[in-house]
Amino acid sequence: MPELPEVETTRRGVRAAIVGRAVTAFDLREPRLRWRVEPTLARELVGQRVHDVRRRAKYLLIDLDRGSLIAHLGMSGSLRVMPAGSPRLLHDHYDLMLDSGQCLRFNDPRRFGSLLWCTGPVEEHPLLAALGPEPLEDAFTPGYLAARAKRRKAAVKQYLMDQHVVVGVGNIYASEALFRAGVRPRRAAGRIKPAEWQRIVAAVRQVLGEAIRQGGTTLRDYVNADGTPGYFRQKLFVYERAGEPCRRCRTPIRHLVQGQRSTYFCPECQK
DNA sequence: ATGGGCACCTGGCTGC
DNA sequence: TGCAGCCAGGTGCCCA
Repeated sequence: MPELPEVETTRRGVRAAIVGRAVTAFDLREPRLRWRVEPTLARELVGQRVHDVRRRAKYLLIDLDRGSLIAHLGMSGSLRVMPAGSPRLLHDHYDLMLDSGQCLRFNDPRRFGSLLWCTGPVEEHPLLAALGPEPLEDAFTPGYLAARAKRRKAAVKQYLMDQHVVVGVGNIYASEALFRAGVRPRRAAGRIKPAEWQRIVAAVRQVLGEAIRQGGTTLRDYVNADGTPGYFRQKLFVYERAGEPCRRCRTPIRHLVQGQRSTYFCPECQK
């Protein structure tokens, strides 16, 4: 999916167009997302006003009068703002119609995305309650990561991708952050040194921050709220660059598989 | 608790 | 040209 920078870019892109607007209709063309979306949701949403659009981890939270929509983009999803009635394309699964004449439209070829309706405190929703800290906030520190990693044998790359440890880091940015930190992805999390945790925290913050500034990374499906792709792909050091020369030392980038996900690293720059 | 593997889906590319 | 096989920004769930 869309990792944190893509979700954050989407949040910023949709916010101004939907906050303060009232929902006039909810058109559900395909309820079979990650979890089935009940068609009766339309009746609930119509008439409610949008108060805010927030992000927690890779979830977008759309706060309405009587609850929040929890939207996830899965691997291939995107949310765009466009005039209501724009021609529908394949895999356009729902439209949230607004009193401005615009709509929020969700497209997701693989249907791993989700849309949930939550009344009550959204932070306490079962999907959100146990998530780790936000990587761009103060609770994400080298000390925290080190303490939680004690005796953990999991590879540091998989540890960083564990949303209960820290949120928002997915397959692309895990490889990229470890490259920038100079740490090999297969090292056991429990054996990473304090100085390395320092570099990892700095690298995660830096790579996510830069990616947000570039509007995220588009590999295949992802587009921003206005339909444009993200430009961070050009800044990737290792991801999908197996066999190509390291941009720092010219050593060929290596590929391996961890937990059925591709990992990329430079054997010279990362120890 | 922690770790590994599978499942959910479609589409694009590769190689025979 | 056709088709099988493999791969893809995620993550919940079941099992050891």
